[in-house]
Amino acid sequence: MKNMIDTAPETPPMPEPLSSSSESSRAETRRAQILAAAADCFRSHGFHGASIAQISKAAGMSAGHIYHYFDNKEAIIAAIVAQDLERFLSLTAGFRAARNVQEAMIGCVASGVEEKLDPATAGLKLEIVAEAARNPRVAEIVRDADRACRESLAETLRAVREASGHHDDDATLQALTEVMAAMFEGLLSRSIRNPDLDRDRVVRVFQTAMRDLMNQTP
Amino acid sequence: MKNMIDTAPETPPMPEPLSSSSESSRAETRRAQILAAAADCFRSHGFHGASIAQISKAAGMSAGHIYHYFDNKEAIIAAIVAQDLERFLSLTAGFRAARNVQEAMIGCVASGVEEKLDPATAGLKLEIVAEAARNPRVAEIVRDADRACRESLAETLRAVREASGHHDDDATLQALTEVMAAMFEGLLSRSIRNPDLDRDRVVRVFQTAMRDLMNQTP
DNA sequence: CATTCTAGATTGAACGCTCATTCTATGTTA
DNA sequence: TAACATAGAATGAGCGTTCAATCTAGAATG
Repeated sequence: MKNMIDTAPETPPMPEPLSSSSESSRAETRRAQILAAAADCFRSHGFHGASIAQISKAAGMSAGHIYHYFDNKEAIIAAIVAQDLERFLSLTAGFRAARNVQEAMIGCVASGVEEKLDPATAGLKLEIVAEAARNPRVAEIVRDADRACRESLAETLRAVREASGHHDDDATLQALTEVMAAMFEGLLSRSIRNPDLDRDRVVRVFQTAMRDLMNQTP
Repeated sequence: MKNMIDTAPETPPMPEPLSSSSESSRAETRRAQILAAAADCFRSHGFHGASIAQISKAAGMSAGHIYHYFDNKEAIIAAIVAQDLERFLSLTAGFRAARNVQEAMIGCVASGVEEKLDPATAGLKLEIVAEAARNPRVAEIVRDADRACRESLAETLRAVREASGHHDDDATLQALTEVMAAMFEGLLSRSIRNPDLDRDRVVRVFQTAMRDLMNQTP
């Protein structure tokens, strides 16, 4: 098929941080360059639509050189997914460590909603979950990370619920977790389907809904 | 270079009913075959991962013959998206016509949740929105249909809200609509990330959350 | 200090394959 | 016969991947 979607030019090679790498080795830097470039290409062309040639150009190196750092294209996908979900993991872990848990969560709704509604973020995350829907290896990575996130979030919710006198069993807590996750993940889709939505009002409705959700009596 | 401005309307040139064919014409049947086969292939391999050869094999015809019914691969994508979202449109329209609106909606939560959690459905719908995130033509179709759905759902919600004494402005109603949409669309992602979730409990939490959402005071 | 040595970094061409799409030729039907 | 349905080979581009050849820079050796 012809290239019908006129995309922004791939970012030119940026050969900045080669010398003076006292910290990370050159290999790590290169690897990170590839991952960043690949994330960009996957975002704008999809996993299968992005070619190694595109990625290598965006990363400022030859196509063949990519294979010094990754076994194949799928390994790049897996690394991006792992990286992305690790970030999410540490985020939720920090959440759980907050003192005033419920209000800390409510306070984070605004930034959380904004993040999910960012079209660039949304595009990549949707791409990842769409790939997980059909690629078993990606699915495994995604599910492992999601399990850890859910466990952390469920424990956080238990603290919130017990502070207001509710003592739930695990299954109920997990269902609460699922619905809360669905609400936020749904925003990824909303940002694509309706890019003009009123973010501030959505945040307010979201905050009320979150409060209701955490205080609902089963 | 890439002067593919080709904004051809996606509707086929409406092939005239060939003389006495009271049934659906052979062309329409063939077209439907292609669409069904393509939906299957897209679901399992993604838009870019599915080849015309695969699709034609699944549809029981030669690869070249596909091009008698569709200009190119992207036109197939667009037709599937249009078909899929038209179905959703008529569904919400029926919703709005219900008599006892709020309880009708709550009653439909169970089947709605089940539908979104079906992995095959979820895979295709995620594929569609992921493609919309990067393909402007698909995005336009998706957004047009979504707008109509939102308007219908917002009016339905207005009826619910006014029945319980709330008189909201359009912006508030639209925010409610957005959050409700996000909740359901988020299930698509959840069904991939956690295929083992407890559907029954999720339905119950969902129903309570929906009720709270519709009764929340801004 | 100058030199060889060496191992990793890097390239770019080449390979075999599959892709979307086109074209031509042959049924099929009315 | 005229018009459409269909197949299947042909085309040229682009794909992921491999690989032999070069470059580079520091360590080892003299």
